[in-house]
Amino acid sequence: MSRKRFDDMNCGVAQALDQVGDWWTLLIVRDAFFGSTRFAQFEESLGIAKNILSDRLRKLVDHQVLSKERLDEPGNRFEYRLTEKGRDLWIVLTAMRLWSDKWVFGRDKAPLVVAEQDTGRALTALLAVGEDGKPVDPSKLEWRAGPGATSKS
Amino acid sequence: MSRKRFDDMNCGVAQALDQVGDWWTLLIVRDAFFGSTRFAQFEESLGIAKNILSDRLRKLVDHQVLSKERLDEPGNRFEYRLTEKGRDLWIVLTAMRLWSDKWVFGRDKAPLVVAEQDTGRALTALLAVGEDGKPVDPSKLEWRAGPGATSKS
DNA sequence: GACCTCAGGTTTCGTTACGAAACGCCTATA
DNA sequence: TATAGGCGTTTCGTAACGAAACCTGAGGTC
Repeated sequence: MSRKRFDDMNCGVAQALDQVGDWWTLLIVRDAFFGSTRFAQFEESLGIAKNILSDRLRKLVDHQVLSKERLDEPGNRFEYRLTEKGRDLWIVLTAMRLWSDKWVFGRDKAPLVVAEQDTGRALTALLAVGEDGKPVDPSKLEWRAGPGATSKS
Repeated sequence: MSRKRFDDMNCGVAQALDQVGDWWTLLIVRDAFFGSTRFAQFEESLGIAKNILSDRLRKLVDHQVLSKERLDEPGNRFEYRLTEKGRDLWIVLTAMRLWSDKWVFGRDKAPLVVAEQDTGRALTALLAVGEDGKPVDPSKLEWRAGPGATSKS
């Protein structure tokens, strides 16, 4: 009767959820993007219980989304940093943020704006593109079996 | 001691997780994209317990991600369909799928490919663009308070 | 009317996960 | 030796999950 895991589903969505879909996990990753590196920082910023934070950090390190390094500081100190795999999650976070800006807050009440440093241009959308870098039409997409397809999508 | 909800966090990621971050919820949405509309279809395709499916469908309807309509069929039959808000989640699902293709399966072992119907061009990436439709540089982004900002990001 | 079927749930109950607080461990400084 | 800070682990009560049994309302059959 253990909680079902999704890692046996041959589907990218299920795999992503299996690695970062746990309650709290994506918020920890978001906090890492905001600059948190220490246990106490995550704890304070999120208001998460220590045991749960400990568990989630361990799983994130196991999945190589975060790295854990001992610091050259007095005491038993560590820092957690996003790996390249972890940094690649910014698109997932951005997609969620844009969706909420549109459907939960309303676009003119967004609590957070992401903009290019030098030009100040705000990031307002994600565009689906093909290998050639040109946009594909989202309304005309179809799902096909890929090279690693078995049964379930 | 109730499970913490994120709906009071003034952050788009937290809001999205509050509405669709529950265990199973995004997989139900994914199945809806694949064409499931009936209770039994979701149940069979996902292998989810009836009570949990029932709970998740109700929440998705509450949040207007799915609509529930009675069918003109004999018996007590309903269908669940994605609303516009729900269909807008395809970017989140796509971001997760691309992330897994890269980091879990490996790009050449992706179980699923999404391509444009007429041209056959595969969707291979999401591109961040500004209001002018031109790409922004992801490595030079900064987070700013938006119009609805309060304290927490 | 009495009975049956089927989709779509709800109830029940045992197991697992979560949350809060207390406690332990390691390192360093006084 | 004592104390303190950072980083967890342990403990324990509550909530969520999973499986199976049960219920409900609409229709069809006799």
